Amino acid sequence: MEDVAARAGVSRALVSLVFNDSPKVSERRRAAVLAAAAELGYQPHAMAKALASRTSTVLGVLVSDLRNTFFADVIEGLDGAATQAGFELVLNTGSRSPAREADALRRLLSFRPAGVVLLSPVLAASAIAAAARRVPVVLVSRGSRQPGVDTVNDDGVSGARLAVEHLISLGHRRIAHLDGGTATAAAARRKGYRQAMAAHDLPARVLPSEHTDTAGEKAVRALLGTVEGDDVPTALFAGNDFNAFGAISALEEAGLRVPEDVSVVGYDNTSLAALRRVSLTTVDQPRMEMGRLAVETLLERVRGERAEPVRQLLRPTLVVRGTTCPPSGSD
Amino acid sequence: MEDVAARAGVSRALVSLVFNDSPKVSERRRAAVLAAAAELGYQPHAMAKALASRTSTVLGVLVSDLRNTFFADVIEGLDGAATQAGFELVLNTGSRSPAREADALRRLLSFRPAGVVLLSPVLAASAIAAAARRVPVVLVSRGSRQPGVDTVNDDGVSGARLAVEHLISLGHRRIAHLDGGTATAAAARRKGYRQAMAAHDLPARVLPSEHTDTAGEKAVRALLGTVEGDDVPTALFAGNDFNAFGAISALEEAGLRVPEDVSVVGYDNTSLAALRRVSLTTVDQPRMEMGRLAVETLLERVRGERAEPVRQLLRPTLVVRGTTCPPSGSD
DNA sequence: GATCGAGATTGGAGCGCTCTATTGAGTAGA
DNA sequence: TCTACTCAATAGAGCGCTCCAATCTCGATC
Repeated sequence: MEDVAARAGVSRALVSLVFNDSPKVSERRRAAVLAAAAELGYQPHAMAKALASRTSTVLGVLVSDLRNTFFADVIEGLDGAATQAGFELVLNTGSRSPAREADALRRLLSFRPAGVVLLSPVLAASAIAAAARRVPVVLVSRGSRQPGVDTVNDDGVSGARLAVEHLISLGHRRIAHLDGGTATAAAARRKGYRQAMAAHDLPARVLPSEHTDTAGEKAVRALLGTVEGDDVPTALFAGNDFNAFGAISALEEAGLRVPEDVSVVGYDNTSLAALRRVSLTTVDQPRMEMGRLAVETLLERVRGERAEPVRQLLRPTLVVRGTTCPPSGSD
Repeated sequence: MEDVAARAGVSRALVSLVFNDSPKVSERRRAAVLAAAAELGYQPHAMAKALASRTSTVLGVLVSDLRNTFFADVIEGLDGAATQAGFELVLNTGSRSPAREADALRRLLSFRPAGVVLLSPVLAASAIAAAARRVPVVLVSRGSRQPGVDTVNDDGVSGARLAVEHLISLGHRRIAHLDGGTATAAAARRKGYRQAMAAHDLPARVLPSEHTDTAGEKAVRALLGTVEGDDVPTALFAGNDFNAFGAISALEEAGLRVPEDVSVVGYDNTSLAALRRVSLTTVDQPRMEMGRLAVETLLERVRGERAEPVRQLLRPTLVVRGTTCPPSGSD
């Protein structure tokens, strides 16, 4: 910087002004500085700048599991929004261990980020609160009633309702839900299913299962083993796509056609669902949008535009593909 | 830091030594400093440290497409190795545009990282060379003959050979390859297929296709439409898992059973392949290992242990599942 | 031509830390 | 008791930048 200033025949301070697009720099000097910088290959030092200006262009991101496509998509959204706002992402993984997450968070904070995004952390609530006292924090895919913490979540209740309403509008009446058990997202989806069924005076039927294909198979086999003809549901709302895929396998194995005999809806819109052969009707979470919104929510707080916590609940959308149709016998 | 020093009754320099685990600090002082730091909630400032020590604990990561699970897995590996070595990841995405990637790289470099990892960038070679002049660079999933640049790649040739040798050892003779066309990884896989077939004096048969399920379906339909009975391959080596999945669909549609009539091998070991219903035999790239190795390779250069470029080629492994068996009619 | 004021420019302190050289306190040997 | 060392601790400069207050420049005004 010193050298650039010397070469352009100006002071260091002026170089700083030029690189920060200050309006109070004459065109002549600006050109001279830019030229000198180009010749010398000068590039400002982000860390020195952060230190001197006491501001940070860093956003910390703590992700519990990157290998999950869900988070990868969210981070893509984070990155886009951060880049646009002039921020960089510092990324750390906690490998699903509270202790490692706490350590990762500590290291993140040592960079004095402008804010921190926590993606579905398993971290103790107290640790989150402690972080929130030092820096703005936004939580994705995990609730919180902490005062200094904003949250961004998929509205699983309305997503499930979307799926069930779709089935009902097709004419289905006997619709069962393959439950996700203890999975984080399962409770909301179950609730949405129950709400939708109740709203139409239909009996809810929740079959215990899990968010895997084998569990889906097993649950359907168990179902078919216990019910007879007219009591078999004409539609299934699965806890997620993997579960739906297992369920479809078991149905076909039992000689039932999908969707002619039984319609199936999944949740998550994984790459699996898009496969031509599978062509699964499913609920899509706006993952990148969640990332984008997380950054925007965070920056509002960073810029001091808001102090009260905000709870963002994003509307998922239904992707209708080939595993749903009206029940046989209807119209 | 000033405050901590005062509270512990020592100098600032001593606090610095304590936080850097210097051996030349008496136990008494160390304890005093640590206690004072805990009381005051002091945490060292990573950026100030970097600035003063002229060293960096940052590794820049430029990823072309995070949404691709492949990269997410690699990054997981990067993160693990980086954390272990005491480095943090600064992440940027280029969204497959050379211009945006160049900009992202520039921003990455403004943090004066100790090194940079480029994941399958579409960046111009000259831009990579320019970066390599300023900082150690390692390239993942893209070759380079630049002197200052190390590379880490999956050995697609031996991966393909692994798949084909497996089929041959099962007794297959008529093995066709569903080609990946212009996809980056396709050439190596095609080459490996050809090598393995030639090594056993078997005629190679490359069917043009692409790395998608629909392309796999189409290619198999085309194949079945042109060949008669005895000329139908008993095994297919698909360019990747999606392609294999499409191929399987088309085979079953034509009344051929997998694997009894036709064995199928994929490539990539996606989550799809592990589904119980699919249970695809496929080739697994050591993705996390690639990330880990990328960091280690980078750090060798960072520490100045090596100056000559290194070309890491990782051996993929075969995951045998349910889509391969001996051809009917054999033994 | 002197004065004023607005805009352009600059000096210098300081962000939180490290690092070199130096001082201080013991300790052992003569 | 004195010198020679060693190990522990410190002072102070400086990393690359920003930002405040101070200064300079120059056209407009009287």
